[in-house]
Amino acid sequence: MRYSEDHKAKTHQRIIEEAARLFRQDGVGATGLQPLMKTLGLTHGGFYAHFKSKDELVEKALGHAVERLNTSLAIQSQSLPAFIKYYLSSAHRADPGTGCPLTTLCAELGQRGQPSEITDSMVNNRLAMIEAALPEDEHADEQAVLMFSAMVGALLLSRSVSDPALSDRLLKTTRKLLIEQAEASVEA
Amino acid sequence: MRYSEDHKAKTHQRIIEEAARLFRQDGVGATGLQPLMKTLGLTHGGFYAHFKSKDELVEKALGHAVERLNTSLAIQSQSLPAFIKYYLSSAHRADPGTGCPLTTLCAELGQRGQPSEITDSMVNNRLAMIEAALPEDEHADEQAVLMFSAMVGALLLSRSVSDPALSDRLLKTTRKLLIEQAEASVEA
DNA sequence: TGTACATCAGTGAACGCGCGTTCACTGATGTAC
DNA sequence: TGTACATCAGTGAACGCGCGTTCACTGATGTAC
Repeated sequence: MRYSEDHKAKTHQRIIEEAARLFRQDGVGATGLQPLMKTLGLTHGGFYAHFKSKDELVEKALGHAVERLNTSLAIQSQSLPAFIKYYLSSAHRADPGTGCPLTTLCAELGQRGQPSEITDSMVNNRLAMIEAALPEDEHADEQAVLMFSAMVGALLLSRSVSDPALSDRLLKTTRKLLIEQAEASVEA
Repeated sequence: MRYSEDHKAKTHQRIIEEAARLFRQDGVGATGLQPLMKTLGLTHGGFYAHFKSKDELVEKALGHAVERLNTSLAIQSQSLPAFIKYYLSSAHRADPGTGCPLTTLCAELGQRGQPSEITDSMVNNRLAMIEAALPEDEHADEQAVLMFSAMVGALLLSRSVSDPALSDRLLKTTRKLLIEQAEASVEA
């Protein structure tokens, strides 16, 4: 069968997007290439016409997730409170597959010995973004670290806990306190 | 070979302890039972004389880790600043195998569909511990959530990042700000 | 004291399975003549 | 217009491997007589 000119590129992209979702949702180790290709209506053999290895796909999928997140965050989070609200929303908690890869993949990538500079750049990006949204202050950079750490920790814990009340408490309390801090900083 | 009376119980305990270390260090999925038994000088076949399944070991190992941590934290962390100092120390960062299981296993256990009430009780324990150390205040419970979230997030990120300077920045800044907060609360 | 047997923690081969990866192949289409 | 060939995204069987799990067995010791 002959395909349209950009057919292969489209398939390539579809693989990356589905992988970015499944890796975040189920973990890298628990996502098999065979099931992944099957959900796209393809057979697993074709995978290696697109990528050298699973590790290459991990890198590409992570990069894609970060890129997508950067643009969508830039659009929807002009203000720091808006970013906090989004990051610590129940929607974000409910949908790891399209959310922040740090909460879902950090630990596993470290354990896999696949640390990837993407993690670093993502952390640096978020910190810079938060710091820029805070009023100029000699401690804005420190404040940003604390805020982002709290966001990552609260989201991770709220996803891992089995009691919904505890999960809500973690998410909502952190959100409330961080938004208060963000607004207080602006006023000051 | 005949063994001493408590020999089997000792072996049982050795398996749990080694598992608790490896699960936290490498992840549950990446820790095979065969290699695990081999490090103890045993063969893998004997495993099922001790545990019904790998899942049972996961549960037991997690329970053991929590218990050990509870007692050691109770001893060494009479004060909140001491707890923060320990949790966000470079020693804790460098040794996931004996540290807090939340940062290493949370995400994976959730993805495995093995949420385990141990996670809940551990989170509740830490929150209660921090809250108790804060001065009585109508917002102490909220403050505890924010503090613990920040600790978990900062430790996770500092372990996952590849740039040592960034890792230090995450760890030390969070530590510094949280200790300041803890001390400010006491003074107030 | 010496022999036969019971105990049971641990052994190691074997099971089916899904993994990542390889590779000879297919077959619909475009191009050449 | 009709035939032969080239292209190449995707196919699917096969590979070796390590996984969790099962099970008939071992062999050193304690007990019974």
